[in-house]
Amino acid sequence: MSQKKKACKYNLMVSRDTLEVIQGKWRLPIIISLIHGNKRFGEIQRDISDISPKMLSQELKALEMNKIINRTLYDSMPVTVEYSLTPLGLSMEKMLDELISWGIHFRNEIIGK
Amino acid sequence: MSQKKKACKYNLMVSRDTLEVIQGKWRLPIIISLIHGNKRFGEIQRDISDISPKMLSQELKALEMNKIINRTLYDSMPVTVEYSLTPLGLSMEKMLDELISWGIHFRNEIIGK
DNA sequence: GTAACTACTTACCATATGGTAACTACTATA
DNA sequence: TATAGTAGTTACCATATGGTAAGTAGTTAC
Repeated sequence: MSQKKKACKYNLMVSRDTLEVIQGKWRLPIIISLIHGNKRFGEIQRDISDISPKMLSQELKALEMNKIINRTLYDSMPVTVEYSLTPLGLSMEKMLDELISWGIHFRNEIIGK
Repeated sequence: MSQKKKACKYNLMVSRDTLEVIQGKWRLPIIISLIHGNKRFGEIQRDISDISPKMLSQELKALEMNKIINRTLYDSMPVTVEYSLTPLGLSMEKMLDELISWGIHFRNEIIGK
């Protein structure tokens, strides 16, 4: 295989990695919610008004496994859990900004016309 | 709702729009294949070796509907069809570069460790 | 002791996504 | 007339994704 084709396959692989991290109905809402500050389980649930506890729990676990967010348990009464973005999670901002920028462009080109 | 919350909801909406365009198993491979030049149906199928004609046809239609690609019919014998990126499709490059960059970073942080 | 607040978990169901294999339709060439 | 090269389509199936409703578990306040 040529160098060009190898580079192309690599680009495809890593961009698919990125999509796997952010795809699904609730990943972006959760990440964006946490950009605006650390939050507890119930706070995220109230922030994203239509997510069920099952989905929130499931998606938080997935994001934690990918080291996008941290889960911190506080021994307060009652017990509270705080979720926050890791450095890796924070490093998504530029990429997310590009998703937003292109999304605006797309909306102007398609949905507007 | 506060201005901040409104902006946040808008960012979420447009970034989800972007994801809807590029998500799925075959969208990125097709787009990346066409970045390297216009191609016929059979050429794309050979380029992405494991895609079935059904999936290729289905995803090309979806990309065409979103004005990411053009479909041009040539009255040659036998009939050939050429697919190419539209200006809107070409405008994805910067965003795709960010997906790639973050994917490389992610791979170094997670899969490497 | 009962209700309320925290953060989930479990069972079950419906729809979306993607895969396989075979078939269609048109034309040219042997 | 049969085969091959275009570009798809169709029927059927399996898995993935997400939703609903109810239940769990620990602690505190009434």
